Amino acid sequence: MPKPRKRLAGAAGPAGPDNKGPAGKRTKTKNPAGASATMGNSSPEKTSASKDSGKNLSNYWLMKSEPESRLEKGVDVKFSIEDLKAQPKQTACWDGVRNYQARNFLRAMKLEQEAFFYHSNCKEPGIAGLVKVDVQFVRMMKRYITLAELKTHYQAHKTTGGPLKNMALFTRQRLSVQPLTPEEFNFILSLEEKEPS
DNA sequence: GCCAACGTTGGC
DNA sequence: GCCAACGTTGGC
Repeated sequence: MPKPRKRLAGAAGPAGPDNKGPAGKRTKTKNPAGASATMGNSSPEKTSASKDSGKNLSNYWLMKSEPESRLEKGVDVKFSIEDLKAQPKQTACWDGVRNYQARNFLRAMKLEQEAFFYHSNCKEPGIAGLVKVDVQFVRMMKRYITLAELKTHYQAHKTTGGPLKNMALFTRQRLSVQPLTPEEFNFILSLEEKEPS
């Protein structure tokens, strides 16, 4: 549960030193071994282009946020896609992500890239809409794509070799900001047109 | 609300 | 640098 901090007043800048917020306890970070080590791994290392010309890690992402109220150190972490829509410019800074890997992914995101906005830790978890990366609202999904439905496909794909066979939502359970392959992204978009299965 | 999974911390 | 204790995430 990364939480977006709604401070927007003109502050376009990507989250400055703002971590005292809700998520805040991060005083000691030592680390890194894992952090940088993991970065490159999920992508087939484009040998040449590792600069940001664009084809770094991934062009598609999934970001989790909690749509239901929950207090964490006295602060409500609720931030649904409706809350995002209600922001000025329908845009919010995304900070409060503590996990190293998730933070690295966040840094790797480029402005115009698209991400699914996923509702977690709630009655009916699932993908609610599309955003692009600052994070700005793009549109609602044509229908809510539930975790249960995604899981059904994931399980089938594990045996058939379908597009969701390695989806991070299931294989990297607690990662709140995660990359999607184009195949995963497109497959999930295609579900919008179908009956919920 | 429960609790499994898993990341993080810190003693040794 | 191992690993047990602890804290967090997030489905159910």
